[in-house]
Amino acid sequence: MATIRDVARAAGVSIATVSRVFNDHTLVNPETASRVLEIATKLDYWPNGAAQSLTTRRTQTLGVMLPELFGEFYSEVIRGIDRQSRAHDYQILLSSSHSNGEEVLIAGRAMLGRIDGLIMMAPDEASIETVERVRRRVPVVLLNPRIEVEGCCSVAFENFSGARAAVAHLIGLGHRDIAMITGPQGNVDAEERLRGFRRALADAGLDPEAAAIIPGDFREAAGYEAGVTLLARRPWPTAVFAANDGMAVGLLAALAAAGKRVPRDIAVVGFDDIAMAAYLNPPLTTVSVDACGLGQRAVDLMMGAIESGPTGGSLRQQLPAVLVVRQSCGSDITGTGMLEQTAGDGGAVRRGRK
Amino acid sequence: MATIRDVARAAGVSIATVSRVFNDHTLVNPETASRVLEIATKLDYWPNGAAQSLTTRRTQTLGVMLPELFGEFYSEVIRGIDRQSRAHDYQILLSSSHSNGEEVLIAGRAMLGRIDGLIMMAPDEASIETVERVRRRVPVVLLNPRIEVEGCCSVAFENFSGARAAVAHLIGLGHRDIAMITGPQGNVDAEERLRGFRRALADAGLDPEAAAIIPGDFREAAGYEAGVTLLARRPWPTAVFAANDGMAVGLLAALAAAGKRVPRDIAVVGFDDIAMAAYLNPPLTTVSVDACGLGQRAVDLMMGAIESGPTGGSLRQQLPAVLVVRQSCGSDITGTGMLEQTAGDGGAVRRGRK
DNA sequence: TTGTATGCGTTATCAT
DNA sequence: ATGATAACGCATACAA
Repeated sequence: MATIRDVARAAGVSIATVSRVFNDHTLVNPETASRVLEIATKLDYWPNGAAQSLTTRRTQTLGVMLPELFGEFYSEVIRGIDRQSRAHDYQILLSSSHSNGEEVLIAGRAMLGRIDGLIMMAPDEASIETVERVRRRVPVVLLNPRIEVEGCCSVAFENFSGARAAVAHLIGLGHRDIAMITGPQGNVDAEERLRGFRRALADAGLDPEAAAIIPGDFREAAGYEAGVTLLARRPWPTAVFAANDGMAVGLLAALAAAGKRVPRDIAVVGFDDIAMAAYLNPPLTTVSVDACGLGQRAVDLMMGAIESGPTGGSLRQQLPAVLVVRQSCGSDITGTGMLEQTAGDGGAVRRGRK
Repeated sequence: MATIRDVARAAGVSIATVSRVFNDHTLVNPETASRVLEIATKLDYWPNGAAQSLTTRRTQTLGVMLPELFGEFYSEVIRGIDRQSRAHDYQILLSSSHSNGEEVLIAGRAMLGRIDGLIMMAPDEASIETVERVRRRVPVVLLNPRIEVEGCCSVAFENFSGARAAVAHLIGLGHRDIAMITGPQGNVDAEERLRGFRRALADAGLDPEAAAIIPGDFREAAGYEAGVTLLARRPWPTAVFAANDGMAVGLLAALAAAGKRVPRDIAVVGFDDIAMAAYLNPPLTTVSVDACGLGQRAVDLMMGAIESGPTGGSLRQQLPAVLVVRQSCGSDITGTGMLEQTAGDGGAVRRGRK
């Protein structure tokens, strides 16, 4: 491949001039510049990225580490990062699906010297060491971190309050026996949503410990299975809060398969508000978070951190999680007979109205 | 940051020895090695990636260029690439959402010198120039290419036959008036699926030109709108083939909103078989493609190409697209009265059985 | 406006 | 087994 030297020789100039042409640094004689450009095109020359970053100590690349990469949520986060990165002339080095701290460490090391910053999603305890290590060299922005890291910016969704609002909505509708399908063990978002669920119950004077908690993993199948499990119980809950939309879809399927109608027989709320949520049958009431926006915001914070150097502060941003009411929860069930109906159906004790 | 020189000095050895320790090249004296490693750890040293790739001419990185990045399909492709890349100790440099050839060119240039190979999805005419340019330096693997490029491996889904099978299924069920919602203009997959649709019609002696073709863009909203459009016509079709599952979901929603039952009133088929397809209401009959597998296969081809150098041949692989029959198409409508029912409902001329 | 020379951090060749 | 040193391809301070 042609190097800067080849171009310089062919154009009869020094490599410094060629370099200047490609970085339009100092004013180069227009004639010289056009001749160099012409030769460069003919030789199919373009500056070698690795060499550039070695001298400039800039890679124009952002590292991105994700815990997982399935479903629309993560995909949207990447989309946001990708879009905003390009806007700032940065590329992204992606690495995902790390099951443990060891893998994260390896991935982090491989990125050293190749990135100007690292955007890391939902780091767990095992990843903190890697974060600290990387942080000594380049800025790190955390996405939905379990624990904040000194000197790192972070941006997170209001998982807790979003979940709380969703469940409060259910309670406001008259529901008292509400179950939840949780996300994967160890996932911060999942835990925060569970916490919001419990808080909403407690807020209403209900016993969080008495509520049915079905473990899930954010995938459709888990929601389906949870539905089957829930339906096997007596009495079954009048409403279910799924920790994400994917599981809500699975749950909806299980309910439909069992002949249950939503929201008439059982109300369902999800979380994430994926593109399909509004088009489900019934349209899913869920908590909307702007995954794409999260990625964009992370890049913005990163740009700031890169600009300000290692002295940059550590901003903590919170992105809203707002309840979007559609049709999967129906309206006030008090007095509609749903409570009795369900209880009677399950052969259990009739529950009170209030 | 500590460099190889710092470690060498602190350990009282030459930089060559430190390098050997980190590349366990030649046998280094165990004692020396452990001392070097100890010092390196203390100094938090790790080889600089940019410098490494400058000397070795290897970046251990694969470039990935995608036309879009929304929905589960692209996300799954990336997942497959990511997973398989890691298995081969490669990282991925991602770039997506290129609206035109100019952007592709810029993205391609930015990758020069930073990648050992490029995996490019669905390149259009405007991208071919970039492909050719990149190809002179590193191997290129094309995903679902519109036109094959000399010297490039490629792997594609059998879009055409998959679509053909889906529509043939509908025809086998007795449907004669089948509409299609297409993908975005210029998208190869979309065009191939449309071609398969038409072929299936022709195969059955039906007139492809007479079928309703509603333009779409792969997003849910387009499917919904298409549904509204279709329902406004008289007579409306007895079946609809959506070019992807996302639009099928939108269509299903429009149908439900209009009080139409699927498959009783109208049959629906999708394409992609996303994770949610089986959990929709009704479970969606669709054409299954292994997006994740596509990514993995691409990486495998890439590894082969990198091994064999520029002399490597250009393998062309086809991945199956198989029809998965679920419940959105129902069973044979001949004799069930659906044909007459529909025609009568629309106030149109009664169509014949055959 | 242009050229010379140095260094970026590493691997690899050739000695020792 | 280890060391000295030359690339790798480029940007840039300094000189002209």
